[in-house]
Amino acid sequence: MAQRGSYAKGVAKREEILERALDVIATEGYDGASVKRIAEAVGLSQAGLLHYFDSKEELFTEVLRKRDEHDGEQFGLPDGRSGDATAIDVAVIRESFLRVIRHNMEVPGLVELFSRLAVEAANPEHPAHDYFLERGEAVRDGFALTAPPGPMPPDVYARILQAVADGLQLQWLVDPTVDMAGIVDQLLATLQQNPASAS
Amino acid sequence: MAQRGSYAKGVAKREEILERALDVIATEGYDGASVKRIAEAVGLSQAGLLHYFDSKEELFTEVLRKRDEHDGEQFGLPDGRSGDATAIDVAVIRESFLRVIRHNMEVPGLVELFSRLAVEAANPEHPAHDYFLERGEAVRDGFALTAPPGPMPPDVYARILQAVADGLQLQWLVDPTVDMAGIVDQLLATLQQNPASAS
DNA sequence: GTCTATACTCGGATAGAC
DNA sequence: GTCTATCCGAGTATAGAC
Repeated sequence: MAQRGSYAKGVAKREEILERALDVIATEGYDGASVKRIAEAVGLSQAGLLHYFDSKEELFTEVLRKRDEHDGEQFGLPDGRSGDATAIDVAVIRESFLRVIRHNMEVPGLVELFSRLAVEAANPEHPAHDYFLERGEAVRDGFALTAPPGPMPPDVYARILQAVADGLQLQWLVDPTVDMAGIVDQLLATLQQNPASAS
Repeated sequence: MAQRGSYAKGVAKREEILERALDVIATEGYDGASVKRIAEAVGLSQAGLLHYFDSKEELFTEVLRKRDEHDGEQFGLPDGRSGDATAIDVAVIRESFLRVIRHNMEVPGLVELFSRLAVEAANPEHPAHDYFLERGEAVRDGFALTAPPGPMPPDVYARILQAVADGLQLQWLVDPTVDMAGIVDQLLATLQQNPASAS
C-alpha cells in the first residue's frame, strides 16, 4: 500500500506504474489486461506491483483516474467550479469535449477499460463505484455549463450528453467505423441552437 | 449442440433453458452469472447444460436474443421492415420505446448482462459480436422512423437515441435513482419538435 | 441426454526469503 | 521494496459412465 509511509519514493513509484499502465493499455490495447501484464510492462513482478495497490480493481480504477488527470491537462476541461458560462466558454467547452472524443478514438484500449469498469462499478463494493459517481458528476457539471436556455433542465441536458458519449463508445467498440466526434458535433449543433425557449 | 439432430426435444429444451435463464437473471440479478448458476436454476448440471450450448458466451448471447424476442412481443417494437412512418406511428414507436425503458428499470440483472456483453463483444471473435451489430441496426431502423425532418440525418439521429439509451443504462447501473425513462422522454420532446427544418 | 468427476487454465492473492 | 514460489478459487470444458 503506497499510503503507508507515503515516502516520496512509494508515491513516485505508484505514479510511474500508473503512467506506464496507461501507456501500455493505450498503445497495446486492452485485452483482458491483467495485473501481470502491466507488471511486466513496468518491469516488475506481479507480486511486486501488488505491493503498491490493494487489488487489481484498485489498480485499474487508479489508471482511469490518472487518465482523467491527463485529459484534464491536455484538453483543458472545466473543473465544475465555475458558476456560469459566457458564450465564449460554451464554444471552448464544446471544442474541448470534441477533442477528447477524437483523442479517445486513438486509444480503444482505454475506452474498453473505461466501459468495462463502468459496468463492474455497478457493485457498490467495487473501488470504481465511487470513482464513477464522482466523475459522472464532474463531467455533468461541465456539460451543464453549455446547456441552452429552454424547457430542458441543465442537469437533464448534461445527463444526456454524458449518455451519448458513453453510449457511442459502446457502438464504436463493436464497430470502429462509427464517427463518434461527428455525431456528437451534430447533436450539439441541434441542441444548442434550440429555439424553443418557452418554459 | 442443439443444432445436431435438432429433434424437437433438443430445441424445446434449449428454449426452456433460455426462458429459465432469463427469469433467473431478471429476478435474482446478474452477479457474475455463471453457467453453473443457470444450470442449477434449470435443474441441470453444468455439464448437462453445456450439452446445449457451445460455450458460456454463446449461452448468454442467446439469452439476450431471447430477451429481445420477448420485448418485441410484449412492447410491439417495429421490425425495421416498414418504410415510412405516419404521425401516429411515431407516437406509437415512442411510447413503445419508453415502455421498454421502464421495463428495463425492473430488471437490473438483464441490463447488466447486456452492458457487459456489449463491451466484450468488441472482440470480433465473441459470439455476441454479430448479435450487437445486427441488433444495433434493427434498433436504429426503428428509431430512424421517428426522426423529424431537419438538418440531422435520420441515421445520426438514430445512433444518438441508441447511445442515449445505452449510456443511461451505465449511469443507472451505478446510480439506480437515475430516471432513464423521464430523461429520454424529455429528449424526444425536444428533438422531435425541433423547428429547425432548414437543410 | 444427463450426470459425476476431473482436468486444466487463468489470474489474483499471500508467505516468506533476500 | 521486490522477488520467487505457492496457493487457491473460480469457472469452463471434457471424458466417460449410465
